[in-house]
Amino acid sequence: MGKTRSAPTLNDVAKAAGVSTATVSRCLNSPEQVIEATRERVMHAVESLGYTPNFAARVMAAKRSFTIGAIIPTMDNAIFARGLQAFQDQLREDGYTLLVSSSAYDPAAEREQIRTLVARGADGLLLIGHERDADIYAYLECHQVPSLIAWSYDPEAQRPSVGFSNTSAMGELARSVIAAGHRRIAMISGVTQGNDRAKSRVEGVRQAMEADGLDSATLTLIETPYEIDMGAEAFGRLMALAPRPTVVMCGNDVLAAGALREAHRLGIQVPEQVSVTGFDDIELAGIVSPALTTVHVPHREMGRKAALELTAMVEGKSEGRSVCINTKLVIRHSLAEPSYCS
Amino acid sequence: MGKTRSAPTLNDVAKAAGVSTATVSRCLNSPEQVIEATRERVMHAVESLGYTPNFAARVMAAKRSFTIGAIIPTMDNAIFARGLQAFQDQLREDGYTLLVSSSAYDPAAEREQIRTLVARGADGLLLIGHERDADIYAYLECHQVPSLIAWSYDPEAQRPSVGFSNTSAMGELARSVIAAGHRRIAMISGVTQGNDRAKSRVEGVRQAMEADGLDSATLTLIETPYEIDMGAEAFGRLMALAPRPTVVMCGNDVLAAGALREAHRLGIQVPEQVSVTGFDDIELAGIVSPALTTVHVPHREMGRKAALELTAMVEGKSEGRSVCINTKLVIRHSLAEPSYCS
DNA sequence: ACACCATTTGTAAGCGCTTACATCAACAAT
DNA sequence: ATTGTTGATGTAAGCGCTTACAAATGGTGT
Repeated sequence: MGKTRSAPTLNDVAKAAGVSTATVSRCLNSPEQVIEATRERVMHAVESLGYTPNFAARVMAAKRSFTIGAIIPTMDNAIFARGLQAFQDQLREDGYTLLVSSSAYDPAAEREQIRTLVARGADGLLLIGHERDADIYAYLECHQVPSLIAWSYDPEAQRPSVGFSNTSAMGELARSVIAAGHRRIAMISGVTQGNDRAKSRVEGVRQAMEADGLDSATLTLIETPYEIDMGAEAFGRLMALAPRPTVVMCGNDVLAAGALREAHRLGIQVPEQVSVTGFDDIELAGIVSPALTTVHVPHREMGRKAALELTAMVEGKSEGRSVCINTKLVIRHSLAEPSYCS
Repeated sequence: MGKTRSAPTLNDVAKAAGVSTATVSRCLNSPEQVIEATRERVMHAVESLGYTPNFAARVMAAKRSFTIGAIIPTMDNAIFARGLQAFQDQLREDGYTLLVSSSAYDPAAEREQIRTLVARGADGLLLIGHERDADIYAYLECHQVPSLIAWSYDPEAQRPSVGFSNTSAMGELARSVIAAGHRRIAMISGVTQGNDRAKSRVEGVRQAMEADGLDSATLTLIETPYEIDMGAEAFGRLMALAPRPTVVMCGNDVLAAGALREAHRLGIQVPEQVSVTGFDDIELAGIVSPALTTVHVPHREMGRKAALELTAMVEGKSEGRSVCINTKLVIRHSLAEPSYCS
């Protein structure tokens, strides 16, 4: 007491228990190799000293960290929150820890984070979307770190991915929109530069239009970052157009929430005067009024399956299988038949 | 090519550049100590080999990780997102990396995470709220890891904190509510068990009532986890009461959003029939309709200041000062005078 | 020409842990 | 008794890096 003692090490525990460091290490990592009496003595010493293994030393010696890294584009809104939570829950169940960082949709930052995570000894990496420089994949290969792509599914890609087809999910929604009678279609997309998911969603709308005999060139498209304010601003611009689009399809629920807010501010009735759709079906979608017609993405399922697959890869039990998750249309109140009286 | 080469080490770089490992290390950590010609040669080797320092080895040798850990109660909703983002941004500016984990409001999980983060060599820790077992603080002391408390400010506490007074912030809102004429007040609080912030917010309402001559025992209080669905459910129960409260003060915006959703579902007009208030002023508060009257917490400012203070502590430049952040009432549309016709 | 200093670089000792291998004890089979 | 076998434990060599200290180098001032 009074004396500042520094943290106990394996050595201290070994001395306290009267055994070698190897035995203590074994007690902690493969207890079945140590006879009960010894183990008890060691564990007691661990307890009474309040010993916590030094992670860096452990990683260095074992070359395993039981850590998985994930790099998501943003933590700012809820798009990734739920899926990531499920991912983490499943990882924990399998004895892994998750390290998260966000790249702010910046490829250079993502590259930096990947290096950081690898340097920190991540056993595997979860990445969002397929699109990134080839040398990053080479780097991961060189460091022998398995990686899995989520939030996107592409059977053509050589990289394993757990996700859904953004094209067909958005396509399905677009077909409903068209079936409701809409012809003047506008879309507020996320920034497609370096974002294959955003690209695919636009593509989904275009394909649906063509399939129904509409000229996809008539699609009014605005690209903007995935932020509420940006969605509101873009919606305002669309409403200034003449003739106005009868429906505004948004790249995700966040943009749609912004659109709805602006509609409210402008006194434009949704869906009476203009319909609005979202994507993701995050909690927000059910809260705004009118509640959003959107595409439900089973984020928890995706997160869980991604964790399962990635740990399998890390443990050499899988070469990397791709898993396709099914999305589902959620019809709420923000989409209705168009009124061409405007 | 074809041959699987493993990741290059300091040694490889040293050989490639024809210098010792010490010189390479110095190039990376204190370049000014190395003469330009040598440095260039080394850097070139680093580049061409694609070398990334091994973090575990570095931490072990230097006993510094330039990593800050943060344990937040949840990532599930946006309560902590913005503040944490600001925290991270400021840390990055000062050359630190942030490691985040969430405890799901579970003290045992939090304790576990603290140990994990310390074992990983975190140079400092950000914790939410004051309330936790004393031995945790002892553990941190023993490992010489400075910690800072955020989202709460208590000048009495011996621990440094960066935050605001939950009691007076909520008290101010409650005074407005009372000034608007409300007498039948209900509150949907977060779970107060182990959560000093939730406790203080309830306390704030009670104090305001007493100060205005109301009996704080007449406060109808429901405690429930901070989730939208829980807020909705609690609101439903309150509306079944006779007489109905004329205002429902919620522990945060998430609960309030749930309350609003349920009001909508039940066909109860807000604020005509019942007023609702929130806390935090997250983005959600401006999106729901009616927009929430709430308490604005300057999350970004709090995050930034917390980062500044914590790094100062880590670098021995501060003993740990507490910083008080000012909150501000945001009057929107969900609060109005009561109508006692119900 | 010399000692003296500052600057640049090299040498090597750890940091705390895991694990291959060596050792040892106890017991069974011969 | 001897040998072999098995299981528990100890020994010690790293893992890749930083850094105290030593050594070498190249001026200065005298």
